[in-house]
Amino acid sequence: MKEYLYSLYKQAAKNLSYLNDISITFDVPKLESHGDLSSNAAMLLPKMLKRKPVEIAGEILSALQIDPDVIEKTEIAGPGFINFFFTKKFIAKIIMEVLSDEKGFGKTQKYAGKKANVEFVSANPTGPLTVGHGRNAVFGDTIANLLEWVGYDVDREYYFNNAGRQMRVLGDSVRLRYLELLDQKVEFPADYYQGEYIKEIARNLFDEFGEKLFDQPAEGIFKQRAESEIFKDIKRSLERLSIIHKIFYNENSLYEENKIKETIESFKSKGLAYDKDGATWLRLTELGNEQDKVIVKSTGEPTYRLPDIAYHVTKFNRGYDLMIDIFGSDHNATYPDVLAGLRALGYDSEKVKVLIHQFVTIMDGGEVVKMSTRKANYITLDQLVDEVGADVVRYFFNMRNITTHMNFDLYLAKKQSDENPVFYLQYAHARICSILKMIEKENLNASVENLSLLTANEEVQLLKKLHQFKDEVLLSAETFETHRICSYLEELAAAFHKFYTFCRILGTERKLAEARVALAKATKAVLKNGLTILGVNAPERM
RNA sequence: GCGCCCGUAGCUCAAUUGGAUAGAGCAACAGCCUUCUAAGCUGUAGGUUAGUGGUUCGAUUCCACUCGGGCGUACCA
Repeated sequence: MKEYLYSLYKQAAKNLSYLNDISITFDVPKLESHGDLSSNAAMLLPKMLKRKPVEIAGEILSALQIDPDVIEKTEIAGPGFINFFFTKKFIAKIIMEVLSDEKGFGKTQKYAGKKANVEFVSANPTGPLTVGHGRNAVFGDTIANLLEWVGYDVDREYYFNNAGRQMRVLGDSVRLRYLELLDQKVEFPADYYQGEYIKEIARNLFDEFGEKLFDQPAEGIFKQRAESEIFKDIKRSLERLSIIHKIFYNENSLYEENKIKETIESFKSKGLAYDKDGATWLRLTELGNEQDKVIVKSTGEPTYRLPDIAYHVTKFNRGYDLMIDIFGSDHNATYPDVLAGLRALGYDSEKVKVLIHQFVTIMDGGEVVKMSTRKANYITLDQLVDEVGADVVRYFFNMRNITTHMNFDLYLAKKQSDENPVFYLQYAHARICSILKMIEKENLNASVENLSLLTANEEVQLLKKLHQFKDEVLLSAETFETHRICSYLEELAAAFHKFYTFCRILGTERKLAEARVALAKATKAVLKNGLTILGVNAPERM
């Protein structure tokens, strides 16, 4: 529908040059009585043209060469909206478009040829993924899906660091647990990793090596084994949610490939780094940030900022047109420094999009569950998937804007799992599958020969929803908002359920019945595509 | 103190990025299956969009301040 209007406006702009001075948009009005699409163009122009909006609207409208087979009615309404009412005949044609390419319907080529990198999860392998990581993981993977749907070639990437203090403590935690198994008296520090999984790793080492490791350092086999076992678990947890990273980028390789040094040298040669109190500082005040920050500590060890900058430089050098970083809100103070650093090195930081999601507050029966990986007080992502299933987890984390401070009540999630909106969508899909099986038995087919018979209100409403899918996908991808897809699918499913309640297939005249089957089939395809973007299954039966 | 995020129906959240009368799902109440999936549909009730100002044709959306909550504010990541 929008494409048609755009072409009309483009044509009209040849005579009305002021149409080129504003960005033309069409919105679906909230009220049906305001038409199928609405343009506010005339209200954007009064100042420039020094004329009344309603008058401008009239001029625009009369310049549009409208095909009465497509648009049956137009009006100028309210303060200057131009409203368009499409013919039912035109609206019904969407079915042909959907059925001609069921799996591809909704995809666009707008960003074809562009490369994107989505970096997400990126938790260091110090323990199992928690529910908090779940939001990051699901959102990141879904953003990657969305970008693919609008044409990007996407790499999913996981950045981690197995070199720092965190990992040393991890290795030593395992070592101490191992020594406990040898009946050694050990003081297990309170700020070490308390989780049961540490004991399991120690137990595995004991089973394999017996007492041979008693004088091994923490940084050797203890750390290595901890890292590899925990990473295995992390990958398995992600796979349960159908999340697979293509690239695991280890911070270590930045040192091995001399990227850290190169980055410092670049800053120094630009006069943006200086030494003070034995440390190296980055002149961030010169780059528009609040204060200078240390990039190399007096111990000679870089702070996270330096490798983060060097890491992003590698992304630029790897040729990405769009780089997405997904962080929890606890990292919100770090990225301005990194972006400023990149700008200083001559990179276009606009290509880096940092998406910050707020924390998930876990509740259990109304009580807040406080979480900490080190204290081993957390609910793991695995536990959550065990409790409610992968589909519910994926849907739940996708259905809310990432800016919301989301509450997740485990008690309610378990209790109300049947009433979760994801089942509403899956049910609609399963219901259609069942219809399609049924019509086979009745010797009916999906037919697009008589789509103009689809004129009942419930049919038209559903058809209009199908029209919106492509726009929703594009908008969701461009705004990096997955929850729009959920809202859209809930509306689509509702429109279908209404249609199916009022419009029967059996016992209806054959031509109409077959047109309705085609409508159901098209709806099924769009539901399936939407769920695919979200990474949620579309079951054939429930 | 300062920075980022948030505050919308009893609860969980939307609102086409500044649009017309703020919408869904739960929860509550009242209805709808002897034929196609009732995990569904129909209806009722529920609001000073935290508050006060401002910007303009028009504000839940933008700006300022106030109140309340989350996360940060390191030579931790």
